[in-house]
Amino acid sequence: MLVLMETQRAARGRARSEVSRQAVLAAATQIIGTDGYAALSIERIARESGVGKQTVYRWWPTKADVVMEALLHKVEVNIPIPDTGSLEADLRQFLTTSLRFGRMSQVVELLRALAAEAQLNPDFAERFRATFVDHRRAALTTILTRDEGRRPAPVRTSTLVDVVFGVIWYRLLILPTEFDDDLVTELVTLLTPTGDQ
Amino acid sequence: MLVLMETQRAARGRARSEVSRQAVLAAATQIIGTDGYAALSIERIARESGVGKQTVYRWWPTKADVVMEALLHKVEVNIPIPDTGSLEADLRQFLTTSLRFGRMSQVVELLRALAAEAQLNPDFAERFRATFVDHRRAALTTILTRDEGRRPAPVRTSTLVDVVFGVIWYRLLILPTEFDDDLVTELVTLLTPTGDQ
DNA sequence: TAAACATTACGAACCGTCTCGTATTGAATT
DNA sequence: AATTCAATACGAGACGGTTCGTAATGTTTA
Repeated sequence: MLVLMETQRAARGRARSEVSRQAVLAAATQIIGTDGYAALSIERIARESGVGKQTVYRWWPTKADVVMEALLHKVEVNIPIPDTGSLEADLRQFLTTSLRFGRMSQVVELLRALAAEAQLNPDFAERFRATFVDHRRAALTTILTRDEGRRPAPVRTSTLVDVVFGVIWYRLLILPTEFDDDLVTELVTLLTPTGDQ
Repeated sequence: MLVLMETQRAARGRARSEVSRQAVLAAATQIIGTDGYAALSIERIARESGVGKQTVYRWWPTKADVVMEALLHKVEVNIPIPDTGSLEADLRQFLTTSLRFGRMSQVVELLRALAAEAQLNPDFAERFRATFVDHRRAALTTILTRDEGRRPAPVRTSTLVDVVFGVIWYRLLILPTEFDDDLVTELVTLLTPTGDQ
């Protein structure tokens, strides 16, 4: 559900319209999908969702928050945390799933949009980190530290996490190249202690 | 110099004002430094540099191109390509210099601005890659392939480049953490063939 | 009856283009 | 050598258009 809290609230007056909420998220996703994030505006979200402009402003601080809420729903569906017993296998599966997610063209646009907005708006950057980035880091950290004793750790776990998400974000935001499946193997090679040491 | 070409041209008419060019770059840098990239507009660059609006539009396609020109000057000064004869030493020096550069607060703001604009404006993204990103990749690739025979390459050189710049950009754009010097050692450890294999 | 709703209007900021008169440059003409 | 001319850059600022975020209005619903 993601939203809500204020369990206390009196709930007097008219309740929030779930229909409007869904309509806003759908409209935003569709606008970005067809015309890109640059074409997204709250005016247009309101127009194309059939919702009042003030309603959007009432529930979301910025248009990027609308996008983030739309994206989070997709994340929750698509990326589980594997636990096969083998570090290599878990890592391979997590990376495969993540890269597949990062290949979905609708998703790429949303991720780019959020990263861009985070550069321009420090308040949103804070929410973005707390809500999205840390969630992803925690998942990978869980995998990497599961049998911690085994890895002699010349490299901090947090740095390994930086490497993985670094490559992913770099290729989403800076380079125009798509992910290929060899990348999974290469990353596992780099992250995994190679036998002897 | 960066500009010029058209060596052929008659050069009739008034010459471009170097004073105005410098004033524009300085004003842009200063606005971003104090109020952030979100506050940057061509109107304001013109106003605060004491330059006509049309003059800015004449020489730069977008405000991001102004920022990129300002940044490139800093890069050329600060990051040489080392050649000590040792892969490890070259790598260590390159990373140290690059991270030091990426710690300069003025620089961080400019890099963030360029990355953000590249997400929003595909035309600029093209110029950004061709002018800045590829330049940096080429430098690191030179180092990594200098004694190519020695590395058996279970991992493509281009992927290693992705890892390095991935971590750097990730920590500039997504995370709020600063670079520490241990990161250099860790990256060298990950990128360098560990003795036996 | 209170709060969310859709609608509409508003001022502020910035965009990109345009025009004005002036300044600077090289080439052509005296 | 002195003058004129054409080309181009310059600062200044007006222009119509767009989007922003907020506010005011009456309507609908729990």
